Amino acid sequence: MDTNFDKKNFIEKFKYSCNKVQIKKFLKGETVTTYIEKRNQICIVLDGEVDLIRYDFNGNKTIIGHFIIDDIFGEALYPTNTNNELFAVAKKNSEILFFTYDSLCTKCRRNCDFHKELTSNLSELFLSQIISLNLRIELLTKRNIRGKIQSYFEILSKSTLHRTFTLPFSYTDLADFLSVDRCAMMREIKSLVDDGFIKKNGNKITLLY
Amino acid sequence: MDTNFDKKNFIEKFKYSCNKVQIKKFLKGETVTTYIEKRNQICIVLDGEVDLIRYDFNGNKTIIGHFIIDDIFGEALYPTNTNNELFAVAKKNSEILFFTYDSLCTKCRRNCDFHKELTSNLSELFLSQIISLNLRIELLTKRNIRGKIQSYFEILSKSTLHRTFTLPFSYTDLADFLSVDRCAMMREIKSLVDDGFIKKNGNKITLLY
DNA sequence: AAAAAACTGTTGCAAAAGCAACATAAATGA
DNA sequence: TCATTTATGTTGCTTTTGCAACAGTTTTTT
Repeated sequence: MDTNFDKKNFIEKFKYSCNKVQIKKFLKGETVTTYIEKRNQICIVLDGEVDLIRYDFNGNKTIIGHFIIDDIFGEALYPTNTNNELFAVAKKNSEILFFTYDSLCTKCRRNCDFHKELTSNLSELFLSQIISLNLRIELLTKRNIRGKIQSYFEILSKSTLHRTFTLPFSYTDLADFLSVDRCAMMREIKSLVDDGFIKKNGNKITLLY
Repeated sequence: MDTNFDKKNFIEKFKYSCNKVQIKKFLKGETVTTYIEKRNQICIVLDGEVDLIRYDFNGNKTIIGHFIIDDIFGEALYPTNTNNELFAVAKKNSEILFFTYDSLCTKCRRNCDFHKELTSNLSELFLSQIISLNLRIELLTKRNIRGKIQSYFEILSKSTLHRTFTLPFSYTDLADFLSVDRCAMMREIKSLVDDGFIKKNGNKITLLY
């Protein structure tokens, strides 16, 4: 995170102080929520991992979002004019906090102190979500697979401060994240190795340039 | 916008009440700001249009963001670990409001009323930015050009409530927005016309299904 | 009003990417 | 522990895409 806001601490406080908030647990594979009703729902991952999955009219499945602890997602953050069916599915056993944006705003206008703090902290959560969305767009706008992979690896290298790092995704999930065919991606990674740009050992990558 | 927050009104108020804020005018083609220093800057478009342009190490230019009136952009919203040079360039004569996220937060803790309101409204601005970023990701994650175009046209149709609509972009800019080669996109649009999916008249499109 | 710049439309060709179909390895769970 | 599922790695083939190179329009600028 760029800011020095204590997200964890805020969520802890939020979790126990607010009656507009629900916390539920989900087993791996269970559907956390769908984006088809219009409930203005916002969700925060307290524990576990959640994938946001799109099924288009052909039945093709794409993972369009992947959320880990402290990430924020939900219908309220999503455009309403798309006609896909979106499902948020627990990728691991997870604990999710739910509230609605509406309830948040009405409360605030009644001058409740806690909600004032919440709103201001919410903007921090939103900001960190914007940054991660911009990161993804940065990668998705690269015109070829090699560009996407290289940019992603460079970002990992910069953020870990090492030329060698472990991928936080499986290769299957990475392909989804970059929105490319997994086989084509593997082929391209192999060619990066062959061309001497990187070294690969399982899910450990070393940049050689 | 999904929420009923009056963005325009808020920005008007903000613009004249706050000494931490700067407003500058730019002529078409001028550089509004760069994303290379780390100033935690946030910008709001009061008037005009701004493109966010990436020059990668090969000198290739990509428009990775396009901002119109009331849109919010700036370094503070962008990941720090990428190593591109980003330039925000006025696409038309523009009026831009600048402030830093830091100044905003410190002010708030000093209990300035205006800044309290600002912070809470800022989350609305952030939210609407998240929604538009998610929209773009929705399009970028489609695996081929046809899918991107069709989804985009469907969204336009839904949001205008008409089967016929005028593109808000030039075709050149649309190709940039979808991050595909312009010629390949034109070819694909032509094939959508030939296959009877759409009708095209200049920058007016009609969905036929 | 003429010149320059930007946008549209088109095509052939080469390169890249997706798809299908595997074999193998690793992880999960009954 | 054994079976089942999930992930990795690979390859041939086909389709899609990007690139280059145009000509013709429209818009902007001088």
